[in-house]
Amino acid sequence: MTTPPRRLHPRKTPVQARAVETRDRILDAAARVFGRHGYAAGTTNRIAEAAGLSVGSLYQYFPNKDAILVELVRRHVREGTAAVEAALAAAIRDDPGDVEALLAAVVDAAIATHAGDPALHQVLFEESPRPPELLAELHELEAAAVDRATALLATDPRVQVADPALAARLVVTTVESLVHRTIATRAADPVDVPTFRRELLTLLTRYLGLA
Amino acid sequence: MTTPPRRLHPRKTPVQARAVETRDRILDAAARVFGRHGYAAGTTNRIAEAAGLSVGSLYQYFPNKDAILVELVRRHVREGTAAVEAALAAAIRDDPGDVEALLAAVVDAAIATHAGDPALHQVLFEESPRPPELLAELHELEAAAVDRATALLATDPRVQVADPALAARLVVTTVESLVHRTIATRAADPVDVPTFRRELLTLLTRYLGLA
Amino acid sequence: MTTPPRRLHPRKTPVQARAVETRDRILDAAARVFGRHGYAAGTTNRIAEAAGLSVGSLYQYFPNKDAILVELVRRHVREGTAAVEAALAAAIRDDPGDVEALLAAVVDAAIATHAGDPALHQVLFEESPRPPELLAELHELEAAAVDRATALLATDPRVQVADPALAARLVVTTVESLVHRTIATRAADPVDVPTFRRELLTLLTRYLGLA
Amino acid sequence: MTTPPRRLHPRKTPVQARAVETRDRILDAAARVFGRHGYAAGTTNRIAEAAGLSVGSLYQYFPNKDAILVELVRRHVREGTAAVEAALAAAIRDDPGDVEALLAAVVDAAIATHAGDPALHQVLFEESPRPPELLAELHELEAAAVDRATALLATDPRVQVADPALAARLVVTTVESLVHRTIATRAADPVDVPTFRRELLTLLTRYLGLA
DNA sequence: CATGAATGAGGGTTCATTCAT
DNA sequence: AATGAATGAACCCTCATTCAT
Repeated sequence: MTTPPRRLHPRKTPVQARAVETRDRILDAAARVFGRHGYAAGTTNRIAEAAGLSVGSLYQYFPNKDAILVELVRRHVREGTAAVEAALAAAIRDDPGDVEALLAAVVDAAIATHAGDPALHQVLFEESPRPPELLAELHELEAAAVDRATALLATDPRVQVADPALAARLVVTTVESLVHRTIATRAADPVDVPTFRRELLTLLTRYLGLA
Repeated sequence: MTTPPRRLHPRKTPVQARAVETRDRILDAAARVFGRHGYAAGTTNRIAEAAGLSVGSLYQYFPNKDAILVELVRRHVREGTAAVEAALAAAIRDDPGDVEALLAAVVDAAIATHAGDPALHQVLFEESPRPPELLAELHELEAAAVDRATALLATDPRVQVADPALAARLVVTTVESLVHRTIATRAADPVDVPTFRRELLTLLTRYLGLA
Repeated sequence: MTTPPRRLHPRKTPVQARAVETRDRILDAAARVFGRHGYAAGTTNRIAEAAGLSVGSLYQYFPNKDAILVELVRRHVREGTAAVEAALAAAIRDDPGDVEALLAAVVDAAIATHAGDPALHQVLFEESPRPPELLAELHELEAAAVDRATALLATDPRVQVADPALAARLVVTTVESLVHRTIATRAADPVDVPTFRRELLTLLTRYLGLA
Repeated sequence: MTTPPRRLHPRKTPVQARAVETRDRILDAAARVFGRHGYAAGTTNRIAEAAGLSVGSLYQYFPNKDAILVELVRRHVREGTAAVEAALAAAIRDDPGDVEALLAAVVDAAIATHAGDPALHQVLFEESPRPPELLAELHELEAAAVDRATALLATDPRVQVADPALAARLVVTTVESLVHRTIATRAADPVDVPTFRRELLTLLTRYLGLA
């Protein structure tokens, strides 16, 4: 067993139910505080207060401020991935060959994930410092998503693209980017979400030669 | 007690040539410093030093740190817009009816703008705090771009979309988002730019019913 | 408002064997931790962990961190004194009138005491705060040592000093200081211990008119 | 010109008279604060206050707390060395061959140096963390002192020691240790300084075979 | 008695901003 | 105008100590 690279990992692997709960309370508080104040102004004292703890306690669960952020990102991504996977599984169960339905499921899951707390999303994925370690993780996750998409596109013979892996990559990136941009970024003149959803699906299906 | 109204406008509208020059020197320095160190670590002292003057002098040109950032964003956007406009003008001069060529011109201009200083771009548009005032400006600019695109799409009868304004919006957003994402964000496994360019154009033309 | 009288005495006079054992375990742990990390970085939590118990338990045996240090110093000094006394007793048994042999015995005991854990010694007698109470104790012990030395020097008619008590004091101080300095302090160019020992004895015997 | 190893060096090499003065004010304040409160409790805020500055200013002259200490040690040692050198020079001018006089001069200078601020001395040379860099410097200075002493001892044919270099080392160490111990350490039953001085010289001269 | 989570005062340090020169 | 020393609020984090379980 090797020592974890320290520094960005939770200080204690919570085994007791109480500890797990406290950790989550801290993360929830951090989500609120970061969402409201941004990363820089989201001070550890504020987070502790929001969590109903003292700073000292907070630092018993996380070695430093960045570690909280990293864990928040991880949790967020884990939940997002799970949501997409679940939606995908359901769609495949309904009709395995219907790529349009799969796309719709993925887009809906992505929208749902972003809609939860747009401000937090913004902080987590744009404003905050992302240590290389975390970036690597995120890139790996994205690569996995692209692989998954490549495989799924291959199941529908109607899909007409020169390079399926490249197309998959563009699809994943487009969904992520546009949904993020549209939902997370507070626009002055926000689009109607259902309209945006429909148009994004149109874009994707036309790109893939499905329409 | 209300927060004092933050001044984000340059302290002096420079009329003398030397003042303009100094202002630009500060902005250039800020671009370098922010690009290299990020927003938080890009201290005003460092910027002043990089600009070859004292902090005191810097504060004679900008009321606070954020104002420098805002001005930098404005300058960047202005230059980007100009580049796109120029590219567009050239393409129209070549063949006014060729929407594919227009799209290509716009995409190329966008890529060029982002490629200039990816790190700075990242800082400017992701990491840094953007005051509402600036956000409003950016949204306005984007709205103008969408209007422009709507008009251009209307010139080509082949374009087949249900709602031209909506399609224009998606096109603008897609180009911006994907180019930013692909060029500015340092990915682990970066795509080849020409390949990306070609595929993005494929996506756009298919979406618009041009292919 | 006066400072509350710090308690430096152990919280419980241990009567039960197990308690004594625990106390010693704590002191051993503290010796290791202080020796390795220094006083400031030798936290009570670290000591407790090294002793294999909880901080809470540690505080049942010692009222505060300083009390641990004080007890450690006491123990150390007690052991050192005992070692010197034993060496002295043995030397006297061999040849009661041989002051050179007595000096050698004392020097050897001093060296042995310091050599045990130089780092700890350093922490105990240099780096750490010594409350006045403890200082008084140490001074008393030193006074006793000087008295003892005075008596011993009187047994040898060859000893030629103007003021025996003063000479005794200088001898005690010299042995302590030089041995500490030479052994405990990690010098860049450390002397060979046997060589140092021989030279120190030369210094002492010449000073006392024995050589 | 290589970049200095940072971290322990003064932040700005003071060129302006005002800056030099401020630096010295900080060092004087630090001497007072460390002498009174010890190293750990000698906070940078307290030092700044004692110097009549803000913490921020203090940090414009020293990169961190340790650097202040290091500079204080350097200053102290520099002054001590200078005092010894001056005393030595005067004694040599008087009578170059009189080793007793040289020893007396050195001992007097050492006593004077320590007597200045015993508490500070204690903090500087015992309680405080000494970074390796500083230790190396101190060791080098000591080596130089030993060399100097070796040379001086060689000038008097009456000096009878087996190994002059070793004897020189012991002489230097003894003077330093005993003077430090006797003057800097607040003893319960302090020796009379002139008496101590006389006896220390007796010890040294007898050791060297001069008496 | 033991535990270890919780506390929170306090420490070192940074940096946007001001203002005397 | 320009300078850069000075400011001080605010930040992140530690650790001796307590107390509910």
